[in-house]
Amino acid sequence: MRIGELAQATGADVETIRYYEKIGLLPAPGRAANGYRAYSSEHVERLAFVRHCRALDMPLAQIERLLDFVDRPQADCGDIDALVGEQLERVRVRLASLQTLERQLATLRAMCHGPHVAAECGILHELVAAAHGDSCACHGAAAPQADADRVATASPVPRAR
Amino acid sequence: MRIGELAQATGADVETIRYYEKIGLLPAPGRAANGYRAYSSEHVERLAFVRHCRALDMPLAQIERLLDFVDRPQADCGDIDALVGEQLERVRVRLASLQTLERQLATLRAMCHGPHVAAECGILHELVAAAHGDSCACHGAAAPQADADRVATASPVPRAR
DNA sequence: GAAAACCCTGGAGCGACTACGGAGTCAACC
DNA sequence: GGTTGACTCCGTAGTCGCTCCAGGGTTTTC
Repeated sequence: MRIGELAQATGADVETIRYYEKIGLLPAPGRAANGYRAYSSEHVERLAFVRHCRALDMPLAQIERLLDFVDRPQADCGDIDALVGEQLERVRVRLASLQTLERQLATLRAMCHGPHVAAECGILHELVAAAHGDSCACHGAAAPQADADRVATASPVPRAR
Repeated sequence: MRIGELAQATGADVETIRYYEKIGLLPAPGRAANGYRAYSSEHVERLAFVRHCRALDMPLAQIERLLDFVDRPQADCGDIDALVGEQLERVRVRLASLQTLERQLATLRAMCHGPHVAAECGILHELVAAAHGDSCACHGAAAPQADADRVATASPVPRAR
């Protein structure tokens, strides 16, 4: 099985497969006489596992840890539960901040009515007002303590090193 | 005003400010005799504007376009509305996929009960089942057409070039 | 006068790819 | 036999938005 076929079988990109190999997430396959990579069904399984976990938005480092459990079935499973729990927690935190964000943007968007010049645009006024330190409708009205649960992933205000 | 003061005034990191200058998002300030950057209140405003937009999770490229409007107040404002609309759309798409994800992870997590060996772990079984192409409880039960609205940002299955 | 805190530059690193250049390989068609 | 096109190889660089570092100079504080 060549790399293109593996890609088709798993839905992964050819370049992604080579990348996974490079970082050690997938074992290096054998090679055909012409130097092409030759994959077996085990590779299909392993890659499918990785892609499924990625579809659950797990970082590669976490997937690597899960693969360890697949390889050592007699290990204690406590960590698996914790791993998924961590991932769930991350998703929930991100979810909450995105919900806040959505309200803020919706509020902002409602401030522009019909065609006019930038100087009279409610959105722009709002954004500039924030720059002046005035309380802004988008962060103020929609999310009273927006500063408390600031956008996590974008982490625009990482505060303290 | 030195860079540290600007950082404190806006909540941005010193390194982030230098980075913004490097990529041209902030104009290069004047310099004191000792070579230190010297900022004015205009810089504070502009940076505060940028940080506020970043708190709304806008990409820097979009913020740059918004800054253009701030600089040319007589331009037509239609694009501002569109810009914020785009951003809102992105957030909503991401929100939907995260909600799906949360259900999937919660389902997955519910499959591990108490301490046992990895070989008997429901979570691991589920994940491996997916690798075998079997319909999985996490993607199957929680999100009937999980394949249709696959995780957007992680974009694990970019399909077709 | 010494230590701490600040500032400078340039460059590397993060995660998870994605894209590119330049080359070799292979099957099909004319 | 020549040519096209699809596939593969490798290594490197670019993406985004920072973040961190080394190795130096400057200012402030004790």
